[in-house]
Amino acid sequence: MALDAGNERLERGQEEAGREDGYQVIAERVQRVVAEWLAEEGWEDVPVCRLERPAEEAHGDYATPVCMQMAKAARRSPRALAEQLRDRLLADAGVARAVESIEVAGPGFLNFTLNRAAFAEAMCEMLRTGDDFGRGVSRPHPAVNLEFVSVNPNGPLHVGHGRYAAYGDSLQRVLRFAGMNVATEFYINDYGRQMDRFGRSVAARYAQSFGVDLAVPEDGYQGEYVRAVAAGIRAEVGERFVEVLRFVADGAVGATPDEVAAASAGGGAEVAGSRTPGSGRAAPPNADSASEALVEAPYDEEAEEEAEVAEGLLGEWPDEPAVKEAVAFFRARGCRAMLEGMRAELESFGVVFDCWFSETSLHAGGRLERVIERLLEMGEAYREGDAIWLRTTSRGDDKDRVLIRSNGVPTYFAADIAYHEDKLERGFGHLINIWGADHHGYVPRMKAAVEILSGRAGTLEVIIGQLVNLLEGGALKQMSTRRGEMVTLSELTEAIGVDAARFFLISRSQDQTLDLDLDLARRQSQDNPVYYVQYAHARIASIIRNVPAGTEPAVNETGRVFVTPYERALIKRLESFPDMIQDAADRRAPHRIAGYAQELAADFHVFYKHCRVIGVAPEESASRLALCLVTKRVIARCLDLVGVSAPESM
RNA sequence: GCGCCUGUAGCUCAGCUGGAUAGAGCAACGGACUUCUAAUCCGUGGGUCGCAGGUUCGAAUCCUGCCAGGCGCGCCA
Repeated sequence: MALDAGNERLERGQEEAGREDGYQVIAERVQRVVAEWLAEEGWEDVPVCRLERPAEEAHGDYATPVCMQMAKAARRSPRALAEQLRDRLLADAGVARAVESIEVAGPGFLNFTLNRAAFAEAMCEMLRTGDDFGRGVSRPHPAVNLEFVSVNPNGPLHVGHGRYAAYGDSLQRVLRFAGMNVATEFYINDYGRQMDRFGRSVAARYAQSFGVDLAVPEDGYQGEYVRAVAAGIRAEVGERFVEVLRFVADGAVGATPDEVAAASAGGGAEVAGSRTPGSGRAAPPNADSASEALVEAPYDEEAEEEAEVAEGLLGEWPDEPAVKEAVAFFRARGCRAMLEGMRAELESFGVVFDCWFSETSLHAGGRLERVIERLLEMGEAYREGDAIWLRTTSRGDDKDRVLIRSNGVPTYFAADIAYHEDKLERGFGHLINIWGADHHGYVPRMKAAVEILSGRAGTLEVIIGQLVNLLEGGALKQMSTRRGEMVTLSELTEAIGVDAARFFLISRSQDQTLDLDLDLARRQSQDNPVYYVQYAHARIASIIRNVPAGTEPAVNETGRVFVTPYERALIKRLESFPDMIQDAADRRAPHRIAGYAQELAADFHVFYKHCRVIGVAPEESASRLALCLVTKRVIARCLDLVGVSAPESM
């Protein structure tokens, strides 16, 4: 995990959610009995007793290693302690009622085997809870803002962005299901030199479509998609900007050799300065405030058109008011077009943001000046030379960071501070940002800034996701938005489908770099484990369709049900679902849900092979139908949490 | 040089806030469809968990050092 050390964890959402299933009851009873015993004997330094679910079936349904941990304090052998603890536990009515046997095993483990009634009871409970099974209980906690994807709107989304979209969206779903109040946010990096270059690139393509010989700037965006953007604008405004751009084209032709050389040297050096492929900066979400506003108007177009960056807007183009106006226009329209494309693409990918927040709006609204003024008044920012700095070293950063450059232009960092101040003022008490690994050097200063703004450490949590490598024929290929070299998210989803793509992207820990070979993915898409899980769901749906009228899911706790190991294995897996959810939420690890879903599907397929639901004794049929029903709900829930559909038939 | 992430089966990866004989999928090989969907199931082979120390009753997991790969260390974004 790449969660920051020292990050303040949100309170566990559901520890005492009042669960009545076997695990919870036994775990609590065992803990109590052990605690009493320890107090009686005066043994100290014994860790809290944990009840585990052994991987090995021979080790029972639950197990605890606590006797080995007690051995030192007790100065007795673990097995002797285990014998004694077993007797104490069997004397406890709550434990005795649910347990078939308790055995001392191995070096001193205590293994619990549940009786039939306990399984039936667990099943009843899960059936009764319905669709809410596994849902965490909401308890007081700060509103959480989850920011992810957050890219420059100057190119299509590529698979790297897709990975962050899949991860962030799934995390959001998991956190909500675990009981937290979460809002998602997309920070639009629509300000700065990259966007200026993009604006000129769109303008050039527009001019070219009229036969004007105006090249896309060397430091601009060469991708074919820019032509489409330009065509869209042409359809809207016709010839309105042709003359201005023809003027630019003629001017460029007339440039002196020195000017051309200087321009291309500058352009070449900036390649590394553009946002690295695969990077994603995430922004925090918003509780229940209106979030559609920015979807309607992703940013203030007027402000955007007026936002002239002193340097860079025009590049080597002539500095004339009409040219400036044109570039600002193309930048704004191009940005809007890209954003609309992204929003649509993300939506078809199953990712919908609560809020789209424009960086430009921070500059236009005076928000940035205000926060810097505030920081100066607080004494956290200071002037040195012609620049203004933030004292981030007071909160763990390596060096202080510039907010306003000597030339008066604010840094990206300054805008980000204003943005995070805005999130805090909107009422979010906990901010989670998902960033690409190429931004991890930015973490300390941002955490320092948020600590200064919020007055406490731990308000900002940054999750670093590793990058996606693009492979072609086994060889690594560098992605570049500027050069238009990438595998786009839509290429991936067209090749293998949304479900397979999301499952593929979410199945790996975000801590792991991901190699993607599109040809390989296409060839192997039929092997995608997502179909294995979905097939289990469809099979259950089929059973339910075929059940004769009159058969209802029911569990007779005293009856002869769940006698096969296949049923028991399935029940145990289902019973562990709430703990798995809590774990996935706590550790920000939605990939665990994909893994769990596969295990659950496997348990079901085995059950299916050995246990008939239809055509057996009524009581057995009813109990197995109940088992199917709960399994179906949990599979559907898992699939939903990773953003994948749960088909009724395949 | 410093910091973060990673190194587990032929391949892709789980497991990492310490537990029992290290798992899954794919690939290879051999079986199972007159029964609720064979996109399934059953079986076989496959490992110095990068290396070396340390802590512990117990280490893939924690600590230290080393090796290898990725990313980062701007008055860039």
